[in-house]
Amino acid sequence: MTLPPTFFARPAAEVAHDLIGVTLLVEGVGGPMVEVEAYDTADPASHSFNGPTPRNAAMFGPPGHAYVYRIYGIHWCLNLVCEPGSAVLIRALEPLHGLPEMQARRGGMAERQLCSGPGKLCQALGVTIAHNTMPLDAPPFDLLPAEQSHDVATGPRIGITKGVQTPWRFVRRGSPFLSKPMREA
DNA sequence: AGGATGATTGCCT
DNA sequence: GGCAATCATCCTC
Repeated sequence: MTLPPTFFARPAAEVAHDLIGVTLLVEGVGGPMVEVEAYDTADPASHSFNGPTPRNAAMFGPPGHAYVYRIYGIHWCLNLVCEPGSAVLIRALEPLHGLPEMQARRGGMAERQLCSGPGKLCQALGVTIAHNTMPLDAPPFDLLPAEQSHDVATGPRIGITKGVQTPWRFVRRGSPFLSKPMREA
């Protein structure tokens, strides 16, 4: 049981909201997502804003595939591609499956800090550029629908300098596994 | 509790 | 040549 490509063939902000609580697994390692952000072509903060390049080509490929890029020369970031030119950045999840493996990859870091950030999450799940453009409905990926509905809070995205006003950060309200607490109005 | 800093790759001006 | 959807560490209050 895994989410079909049709789930992703929608605007990124819509998909992002619905991804909270969905379990993301890579080789069986991962857990329910608690923090994501949406990006699209009309958004100056998005890699796709200036059209396709070799790096962001996956964002213009079919929905339901992975877009992985290197950030600050060091970390990997994992996105799930939605409508052409749009994607959802996975920023944090609750580490539930394959805990020992995640801790080994993260240097024995405490549980709350295993996947509380896009770079940390990729390290814990073993995601690299090798996963770029791979389909999400086939191994090593697996996406399991949320079992309950969750209380979703929205707010401004993190780490960007343009498009700051667009409130496209979605989090599970009150989760202790976020990269940063949500600033509620 | 909060601010500064280095690591280091790919893309754009 | 400069900056970016970051993180861990090392400061100073």
